[in-house]
Amino acid sequence: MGKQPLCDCDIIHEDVVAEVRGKIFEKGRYNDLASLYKMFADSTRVRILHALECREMCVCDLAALLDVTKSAVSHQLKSLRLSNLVKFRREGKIVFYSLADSHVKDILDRGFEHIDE
Amino acid sequence: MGKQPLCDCDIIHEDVVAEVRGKIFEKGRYNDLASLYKMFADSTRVRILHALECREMCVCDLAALLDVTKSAVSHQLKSLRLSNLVKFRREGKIVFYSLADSHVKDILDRGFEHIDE
DNA sequence: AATATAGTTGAAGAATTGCTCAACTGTTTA
DNA sequence: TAAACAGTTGAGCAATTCTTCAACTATATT
Repeated sequence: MGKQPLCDCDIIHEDVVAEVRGKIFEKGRYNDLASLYKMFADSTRVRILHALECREMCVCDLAALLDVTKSAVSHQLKSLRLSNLVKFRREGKIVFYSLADSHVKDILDRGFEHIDE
Repeated sequence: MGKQPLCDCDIIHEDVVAEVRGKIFEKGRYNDLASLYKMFADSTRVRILHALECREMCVCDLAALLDVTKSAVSHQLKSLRLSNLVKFRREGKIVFYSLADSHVKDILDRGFEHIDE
């Protein structure tokens, strides 16, 4: 049994498909892109990111500011950390989080621009 | 029974929280932002969007190009349509989809920029 | 009118995700 | 060294989401 047919329909415009196929990237790149945007696809996470745009903050302050439990904030911060969107530094018992780089702000700004039309 | 306490911990830096509270937006705005990014948070959808960046395409061609069923593509296109990220025109039996505006390309570009570091 | 094709739709199931809870670690302070 | 507090973690649950399947609509062709 060889490769399955590409889809459940005929290609209507072979030339179009061929042209675009030459311009798109490999699948893995889109997975990476989607993974990045997943981080911005939750309102708690974008609220955290936008708050950190103002200044670095600790977990407790973020929790109080956003009216979310410490645990929920910490879980989300872990995701953001694993995606390299935030960084942190410890000072005694307190862990301060901040944005990892300026791309985060750029991405948020583009989004706000779009929803404001 | 009045309002519940804001979170399960004390505010450590009241001044910080007060300062940032004055700068962040209302919750609904972050919901809108997250909803927008949800559209970019799936690899099939970003592949569709990136393909449409090249040129308008019909459902069958998209399905063939991306190796996904027509149905799956159509479902995703519906989401993208409802989010005003794509528009379409019918020509006989065929429905051609294209990007709704240039914001979509801008947002995708920022994303690629970031994952390419 | 009958058939074929492009596309849409809703239900169903699997997978993912976000929060809560309770237990835990690590650091500071009494 | 014991208590207090900031933060982390994993399990469990509810909610959401993505794909498949089958039935459907709409347009064109014969």
